[in-house]
Amino acid sequence: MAATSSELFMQSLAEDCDNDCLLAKLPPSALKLVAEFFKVLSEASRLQIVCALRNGPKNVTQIIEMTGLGQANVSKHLKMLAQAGIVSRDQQGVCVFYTIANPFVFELCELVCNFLSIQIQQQAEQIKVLDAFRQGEE
Amino acid sequence: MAATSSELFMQSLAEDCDNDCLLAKLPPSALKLVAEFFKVLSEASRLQIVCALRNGPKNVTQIIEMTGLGQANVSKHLKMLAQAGIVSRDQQGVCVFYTIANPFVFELCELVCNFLSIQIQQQAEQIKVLDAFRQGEE
DNA sequence: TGCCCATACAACCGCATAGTGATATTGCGT
DNA sequence: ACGCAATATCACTATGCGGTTGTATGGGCA
Repeated sequence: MAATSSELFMQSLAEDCDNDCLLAKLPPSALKLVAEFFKVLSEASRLQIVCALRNGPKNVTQIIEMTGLGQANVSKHLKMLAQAGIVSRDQQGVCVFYTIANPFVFELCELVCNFLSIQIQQQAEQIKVLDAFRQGEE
Repeated sequence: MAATSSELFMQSLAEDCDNDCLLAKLPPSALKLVAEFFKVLSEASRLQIVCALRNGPKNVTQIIEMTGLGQANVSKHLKMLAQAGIVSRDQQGVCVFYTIANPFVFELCELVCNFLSIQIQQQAEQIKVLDAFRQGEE
């Protein structure tokens, strides 16, 4: 088994961020690692899969059905998610079950969702103000 | 000013996620929006820029110096960050200052950093066990 | 007004990767 | 042992996007 690039990044992170990486001062080589992690979550298909696993483990076939994605595609995405440590693999006979390895992923998504929700509200208000302005014009 | 794709996504999110999107049940069309947001943070260069803004507003020239990135490149990244609502633009004469619009970005990064740090520790332990096993072999 | 500096934008190249179809692998039942 | 079903992998295409170079825009200053 070859060392994944992710593993190499791990090492580089460990070097200049000795055991206490709270991003207090961002260690430069850690950025690549953090970016790589975000990249895994930056695809709607993969979020769909994460979503599908929200209510417990599912095997690949189930995930395919739930998401409507192609089989090869799902397989690749699951590999990425597993490598990132977001899901864990559990082979049971001919079926392979995947599980959310750490619910903190949902924390992340929730934070983002809250942020976006606030943005939408602000934008809606701005549109209101703009419309009012336009009506005053005519 | 044309409506950005981000703005369109906002609307679609607002539709099926009425004002209370805590990701309790993930609304399908919101996934695209969330993914798009993560994508903005999924590039080391952009994280570098976010980093550079950690200690207060900076103008573009300063950011270029701090990050060592090309001017056009920084400009593009700043545009993306601004569109995502991560930074805000403030033109002062000939200079344009950018600021972190919401410190929650750092919360996000910190969560990820903690997660990765735990992963590294676990991996280090596994490597130890593996080495011990190898020595026992020879 | 005309120049200079800071910033944004357009055009381009190269690479990474999402999606797909075909094929390989592997475990189970007969 | 054979065949089938589940999953992984490979080869390929197309799209997206990061980086760079060159150019445009626009504010300040002489």
